[in-house]
Amino acid sequence: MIEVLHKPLRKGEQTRASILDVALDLASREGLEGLTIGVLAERMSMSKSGVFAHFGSREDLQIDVLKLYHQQFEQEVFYPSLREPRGLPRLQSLFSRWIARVSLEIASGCIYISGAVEYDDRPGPIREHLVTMVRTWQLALQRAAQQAVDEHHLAPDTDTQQLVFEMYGLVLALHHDARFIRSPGCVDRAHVGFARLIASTRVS
Amino acid sequence: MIEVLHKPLRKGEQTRASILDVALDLASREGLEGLTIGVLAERMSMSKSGVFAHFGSREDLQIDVLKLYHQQFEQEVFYPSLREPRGLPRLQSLFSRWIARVSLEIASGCIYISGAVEYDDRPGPIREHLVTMVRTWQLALQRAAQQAVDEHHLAPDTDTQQLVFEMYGLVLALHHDARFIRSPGCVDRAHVGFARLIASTRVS
DNA sequence: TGCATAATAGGACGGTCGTTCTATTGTGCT
DNA sequence: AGCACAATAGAACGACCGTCCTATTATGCA
Repeated sequence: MIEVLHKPLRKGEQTRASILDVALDLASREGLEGLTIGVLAERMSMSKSGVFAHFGSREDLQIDVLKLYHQQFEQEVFYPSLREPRGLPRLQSLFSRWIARVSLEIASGCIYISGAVEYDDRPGPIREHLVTMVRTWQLALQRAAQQAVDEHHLAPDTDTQQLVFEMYGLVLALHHDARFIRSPGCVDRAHVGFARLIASTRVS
Repeated sequence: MIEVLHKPLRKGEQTRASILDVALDLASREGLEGLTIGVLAERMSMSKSGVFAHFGSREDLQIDVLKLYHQQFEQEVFYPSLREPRGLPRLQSLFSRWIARVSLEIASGCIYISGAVEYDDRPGPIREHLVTMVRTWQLALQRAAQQAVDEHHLAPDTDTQQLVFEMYGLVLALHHDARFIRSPGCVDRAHVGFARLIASTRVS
C-alpha cells in the first residue's frame, strides 16, 4: 500500500491563513459582499488564481472569513467573561467587552452587524452561518441574563429575551452613530443605556 | 426672441415617476448599492438606455430614490404626528408611527437603516444625502423630546440626546430581529422597550 | 541532488455592470 | 397633417467579476 495522501506542506496553510487575515480586514471594511477576489489578490501581491486556489469558491472564502471572525469574537468577548462570577458581573463583563470590541471596530466595522443587513434577504449558506452565529451570541447573552436572575441579581420576573433585545439595540445604535453618523460620545451613551437598563430590572 | 425652452412633455415625467417607484421598491429589497439599471429596466419592460436616459447617472438615480423615500417617510411618520399635542403625546406618536412603518417594511427593508451600513465607509454625495436625512430625523425626535421636557412630561434633567439614541437602538433592534433573525414578537419588544424608557425618565 | 507534487501565475471564458452613441419611434403643438 | 423634438431602443465600449484550464515555479522529502 503506497502512501498517496500527503500532508499539505507548510507554506500553503501559512499563506492561506494570511490571505484570510487580509480578507477579514477587507470584509470588515467593505462588507462580505464587497469582498472581491481581485482586490484581495492585489492586497496580497498575488494573482487572482493563486488566491482562488486556496478556496473552492468565493462563497467558501466568505464562510471561512465568517468563521474566523466568529472565532476572534469568542476569544475576545465571550471566553474572558466566563472568568467573572455568574450573574450580573458576568453579564456586565459580556456587555462591556462587546462594547469595547465594537468601539475598536469603529474604524473597520462589525461583520455581524453589516452582515445582518447584507444577508437579511439573501438566502444561502452564508446567511445560514451568519444567523447561527448571531443566534449563538444572543443565546449566550440570554443565558447569562437568566443566571443573573437565578442569582437574585435581577428581578425574578425579568424578561431575559426583552433584556437581550434592548442590549442588542444599544450596540446597534452605537455602531450606527459611531460609524455612520460619526457623532462623538456614543460609546458613553451605550454604557449609560445599559446602566439604566440594569437599574430598571434590578431587585430593590 | 424665440421660445427655445420647451416644458418637458407629460409622458416623460410620468414614466420617470413610475421608474422611481419601482427603483424605490428594488432599493428597499436589495439595498441602494444593489439597485442596478439592468434589473430596473427588466422590471420596467424597458431597455437599459431607455431607463438610463431619465437620470444623468446611476448615482443621480440613487439620490432621487433617496429623496423619494425621505418624502414618503415624512408624509407617513412625521407630519401626522404634528397633529398630536406637543410633548409626550407627540413623541409617542412619532415613535409608534415609526415602528408601524418599519413593521410594514419588514418585507422590504428600511433604506435609512440598510443605507447606514452600506455607506458608513463610502464617501460621496449619496452618503452626504443619507447622513443629512437621518440627522434631520434624529433632530426632529430630539426636538419633540425637548418639548416633552418643557411641558413637564419628562424629568427636567432628561438627556434628550441619550433618549433619542436609545429610541433609535430599539428600532434598529426591531429591524435586525425581524428581518435578519426573523424572530416573532419583536414589534412588541420595541414597544415595551420604549415604555420602559419613558417610564424611567418621566416625572414622578 | 532529484523527484513528486504542492503552490502559484497567466490567460481566457462568459457574465454583468454603467455609460455612450446612433437610430428609431412616439408625442404634442401649430 | 406635418414638424420639432422628446422618448425609447439597440448595439457597442471598457471594466470588473468568479471561475476554469494549463503552464511554470517552489517546496519538502528520499
